[in-house]
Amino acid sequence: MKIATYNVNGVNGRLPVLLRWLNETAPDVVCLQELKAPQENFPEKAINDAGYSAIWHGQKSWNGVAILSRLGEIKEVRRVLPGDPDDEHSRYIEAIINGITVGCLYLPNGNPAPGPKFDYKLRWFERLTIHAAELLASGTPVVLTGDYNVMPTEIDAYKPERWVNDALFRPETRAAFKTLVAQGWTDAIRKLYPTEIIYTFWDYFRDAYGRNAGLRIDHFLLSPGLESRLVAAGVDRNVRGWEKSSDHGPVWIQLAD
DNA sequence: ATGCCGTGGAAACCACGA
Repeated sequence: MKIATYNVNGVNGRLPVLLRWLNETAPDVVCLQELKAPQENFPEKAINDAGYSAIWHGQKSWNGVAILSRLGEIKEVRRVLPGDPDDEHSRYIEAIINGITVGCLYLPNGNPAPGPKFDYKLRWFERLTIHAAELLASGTPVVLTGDYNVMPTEIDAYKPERWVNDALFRPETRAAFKTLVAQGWTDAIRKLYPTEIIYTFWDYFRDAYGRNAGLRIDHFLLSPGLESRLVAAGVDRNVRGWEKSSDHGPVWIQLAD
């Protein structure tokens, strides 16, 4: 079972790239972030025609998350991260597919930091950590994936010294990620590639992709029951070089059946 | 070492992203 995550930065503007990538790499399950489309403007037909069913939680202009599957039924569990009824951002959706709980998340950017946006990021992180603990306690296999907007360690940024005061790399942010993982989650990329330079995002400016000036901010966290089933993982970094690409590349894992 | 580019939506600029 191949599961992928892809921050598309606009699902309609990105549709040709998304469809080409689906066709070429054929993931079984796909988590999308930054749809940047209201609920009624999701390109459901094009995605169905590509062989995928979909659930999504849209929002006008910003955010928005979706889960795609070509394995049949997507049993939606929730489309809101618990813990704050006043949070109106579409940043989380969760479903059960083939017995695996898939949480698709778009963690807030948090810049500028410090400030209210950074506070919101840390609060969102706390809510995610509480919910993640409940998922672990349930004992079911869980994949928590998406754009975490965190470089977990120094090797996850091309020039970490430039990011120390940024919301994606500040000590509070890295500590929050560390606390989450310490519950018992496995960072899939780092389990298979503990020390390699692997990026999932390249800025649009200054030929960042051409210079490989990237960041690793899109992650897969696996519950203990799934860790032993992890057989492969990677980044489809070539997609970042396509015309009209997102600034993120797709990331994927392969789980043994 | 700075949204320099890109997207969406509204209004011919602005908010937002990382």
